[in-house]
Amino acid sequence: MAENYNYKESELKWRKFWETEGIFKFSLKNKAKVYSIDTPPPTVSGKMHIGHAFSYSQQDFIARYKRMAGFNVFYPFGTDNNGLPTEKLVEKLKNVKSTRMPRNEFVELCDNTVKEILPNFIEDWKIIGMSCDFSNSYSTIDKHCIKTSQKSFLDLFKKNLVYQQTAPTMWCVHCQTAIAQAELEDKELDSTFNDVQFSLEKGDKITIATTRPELLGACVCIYVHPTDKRYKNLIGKNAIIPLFGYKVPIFADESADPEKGSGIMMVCSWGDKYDAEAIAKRKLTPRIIITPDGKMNSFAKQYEGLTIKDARKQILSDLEKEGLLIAKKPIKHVVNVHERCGTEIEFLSTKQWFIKILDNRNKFIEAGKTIKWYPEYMFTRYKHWIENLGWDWCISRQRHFGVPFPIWICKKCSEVLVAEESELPIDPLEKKPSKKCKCGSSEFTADNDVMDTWATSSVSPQIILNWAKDKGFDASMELYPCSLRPQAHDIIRTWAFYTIVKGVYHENKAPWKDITISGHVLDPKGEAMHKSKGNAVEPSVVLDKYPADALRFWAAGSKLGDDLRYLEKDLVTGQKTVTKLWNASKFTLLQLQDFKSKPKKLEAFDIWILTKLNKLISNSTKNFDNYDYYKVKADVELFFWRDLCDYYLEISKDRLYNPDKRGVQERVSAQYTLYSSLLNTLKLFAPIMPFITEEIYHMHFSEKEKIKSIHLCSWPIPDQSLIDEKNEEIGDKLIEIISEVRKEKSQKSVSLKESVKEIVLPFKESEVKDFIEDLKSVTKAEKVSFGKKLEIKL
RNA sequence: GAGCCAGUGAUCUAGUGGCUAUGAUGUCUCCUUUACACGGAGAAUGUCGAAGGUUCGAGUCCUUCCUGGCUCACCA
Repeated sequence: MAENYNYKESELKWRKFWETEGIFKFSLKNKAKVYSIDTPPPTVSGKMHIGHAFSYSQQDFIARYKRMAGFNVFYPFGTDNNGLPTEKLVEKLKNVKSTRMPRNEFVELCDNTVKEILPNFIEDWKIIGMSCDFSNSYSTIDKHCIKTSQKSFLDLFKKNLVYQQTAPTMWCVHCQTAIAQAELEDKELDSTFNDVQFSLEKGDKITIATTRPELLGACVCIYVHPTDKRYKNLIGKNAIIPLFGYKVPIFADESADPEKGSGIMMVCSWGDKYDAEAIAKRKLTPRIIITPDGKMNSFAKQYEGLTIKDARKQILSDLEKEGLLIAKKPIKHVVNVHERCGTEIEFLSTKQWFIKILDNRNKFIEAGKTIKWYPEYMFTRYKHWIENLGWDWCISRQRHFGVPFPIWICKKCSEVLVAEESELPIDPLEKKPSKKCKCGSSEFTADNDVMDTWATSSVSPQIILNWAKDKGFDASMELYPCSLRPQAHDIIRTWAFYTIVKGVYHENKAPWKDITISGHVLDPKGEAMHKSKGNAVEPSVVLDKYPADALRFWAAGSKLGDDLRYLEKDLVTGQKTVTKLWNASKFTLLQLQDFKSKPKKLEAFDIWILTKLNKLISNSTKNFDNYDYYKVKADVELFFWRDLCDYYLEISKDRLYNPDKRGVQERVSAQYTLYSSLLNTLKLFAPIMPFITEEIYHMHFSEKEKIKSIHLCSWPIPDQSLIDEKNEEIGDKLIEIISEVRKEKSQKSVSLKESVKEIVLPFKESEVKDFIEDLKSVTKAEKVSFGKKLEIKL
C-alpha cells in the first residue's frame, strides 16, 4: 500500500471503472424494488457552480444508500437546454443577437452550441461522483422530450385545461417575450414619487402622485375612494391629462387607497395587474402606449419612439417646465423584474397560451399533501405560493429555441387544429397538418412561439417514465409516482409546483412519494453567492485542490433545507478524514494479511467496539431512511475517528504485534474485529465518500467479499448478537481510565509510550478482568490493582 | 405588511423535557509514539438572543419581544 493516497489518480480511475463496468447502469433484469429518482436536469450553462456540487452531492448520498440498501435504483441524468436560458447562453458564447438573425439559423446555432458544450458540462457531474446512469442521459430539447412535452400539451388541450387568450400579460421588453409569475424577481430601485397636477374642466386642480409619469398618455380613468370626503365632489367629473390634453372620467372605486399619495389614482394601460382589472371592469378602451421592445408608441404623441426611461425623464422635465410637477420625492422602491435579465416588467396585451391553474389550486395543495416533504416546512412554502397565485400559467414564449406548440391555426376561420399524438414530435412550421379544418380549408399558419422551458421540465417524471417504457421496462416496475424528487428551494414555485400541476392533470396524482429540498451555498460571511458580486466559488477550483470526496464530505455537513457557508477549512477537514481513512487502513490491512478464520471467542474490548459498530449501523440505517445523511456523516465520523482510531486501534496493537505473549486466538479476535470494523466503516461512508472507500475496498475486501464495487455491496445489517450493553458500559468506564492515564502523562509532559508503575482501578476485579490485559498494554501499566479510588502511579 | 426558518464557547455546529450541553475549526501546553505531524494527548473559552410562563425538572414546550436570513405581497 502506497505511503500516501493520490486522490487525483484514484478518483479518475474509479470514475472510469464505474463507467466501463456499468456499475450504475439501470438494470431491467434486477427484480428488486425500484427506487426512482426524478433528477433535476441542470440548465446547461458554462460550468457547474458550487450550489450544484452541494445539492447534487446530497441527492447522490441518497441514491448510493438506496442502491446498497437493495433497491434497483433508477437514476437517469438529464440536462435542461431549451428555452430562454439556453438562448441567452448561446447569445453570450457566440456573440449574437437572436433578434438580429433568421430564426432557423439561430435555432441551428443553439442546437450546435448545446452539442458542443454538453459533454464537458456533464463531465462536471461525473467528477463529483454522481452515480447516475450516464449511459442514459436526456436533454430537454431532444426528440423524446419534445414529444413528451407536446403530448402533455395535447392532453391538456383535450381536457380543456389550456387556453389561448389575448389579454394584458407580463412582458419582458428586453427578452421580448411574455413571462410567467414565477419568473419574477424583486429588485430595489431608485425612483421618484412625483406629484403631478391635473386640471378639471372648470379649471380646478387635483394632484396625483405617480412613479410612472411616462404612462400619463396611457391614462384612461381616475379613481378616488367612495368614502374619501376630500374628493366626493370629483366623482362623475372629467379630468384633463397634463401635457396630453385629453379628458378621462373620474370614478369612485374601493381600490383607491386614501392613505397613498394624494389619495387619487390614475388607471393606465397598463401599470400593473390592477390597472388591467380596472379597465376590464369599466369596459374602457385601453391606450396601450408601450411597444414590445420597450419604446413609446403613437399614443405618446411627441414622446413616440423614446424608450420608457427616456420618456420618463423627458415628461418629468416638461411637467416641470409647465409648472405641473408639484413635488418630486426620491424614493427606493421594490419592483418586479424578469429573473433572467433584471429588466422591469411591463404589461402588454398579447395573445398567449395559458394552462389553467387558478381554478384547481386546492387540488395542487391536496396533491402536495400526499408527498412527504423533507424538511416538512418546505410544504408551507409550496402552499403559500399557490395561495398567492394571481395568474394562470402563461406557457408561450415569443422566442425561438424551444418546444413548438403542436398546433396550426386555420387561415380562414382561425380555428386551432392540434396535431395527432402519432405525429409527435412535430414542428408545425415545417410540417402541414394531415387533415383539413372543420371549415374545409387546408390553409394554415403555424405559431412562431415556443413553450416556456418549465413546460417541458415539468414533465420530467413522464420523460423518464416513457423513456423506460420505450426501453422495455417491465410494467410491473412501479415508476409513477417516482420515489424521490430532489431539488433546491429556489425552484419550489417553478419546478416542483409545475411538475405537480402536470402530475395532477395527466396522472391524477402527485408525481413523487418524497421530495427533498436542498439549501443554498453561501459565502463565508453568510451572503448569497453571485458571479457579479465576485464571491462565487467554482467547483473546478476547489477540486483542483481537494478531493471530490472532501467536497462531498463538506456537503454532507448540513441538513436538508439548510443553507451552508462555503468555508475552505471545512474542505480541509474533509481531506483530513480521507487521509485518516487511508492511514488507518494502511495499518489495518497490514494486520489482516494472514487473517483467515473467525475467532472461537471474542475478546472483551473487541465486543466493546463491535457493540458500538452495530449500534452505529442501526442508527445510520434509520437516519439514511429519513434522508438525514448529515447525522450519518457525523456519527460515522465520530465512531471512526474516536472509538476506532484513537482507542481501539491502540488497544488492539499489543495483541496484533505480540501473539506469542498474548495468544494466537487473541490476535485472531482482533483481526476479525478490525476486518468487520473497517469494512463496515467503509460501507457506511461509501455513499458520502465514494472514491476513497472504493479504493480501500479494492485493496483487500473485494477479493474476500466477491463483489466488484463497494457501491454494489449490501448495506450492513446490525448484528444484534454482537450488541452487548453491559460490556459496552464497562468498556466505556475503562476508556475513561485510559483517558485519565493519558491526561496524567500529558500534564507531566511525559510521552504516552512511558510506562506506568501501577494503576489502582476503582472497580471489582471480577467486573473488569476480561479487559485487564488490553488495558495494561495500552496504558503501558506494569501493574494493575483494585481499590476504592483511581490512582495512577507514574 | 404577512408567512417560514434560525439565533448554543472566538467561529461553525449537534442536541424536539432528565446525569457535570456535542463535535469541528481556531488558541495555548505537551508528545518526532513501529497507520497517520494532513498526527496524537491535554487545557482554556458557554448567563444555550431577551423577558415571562408550563413542569419535580427547559437549550428543548408555550407567550411576548429583539435580531438575522429567506419567501411572498405591496409598490397609483
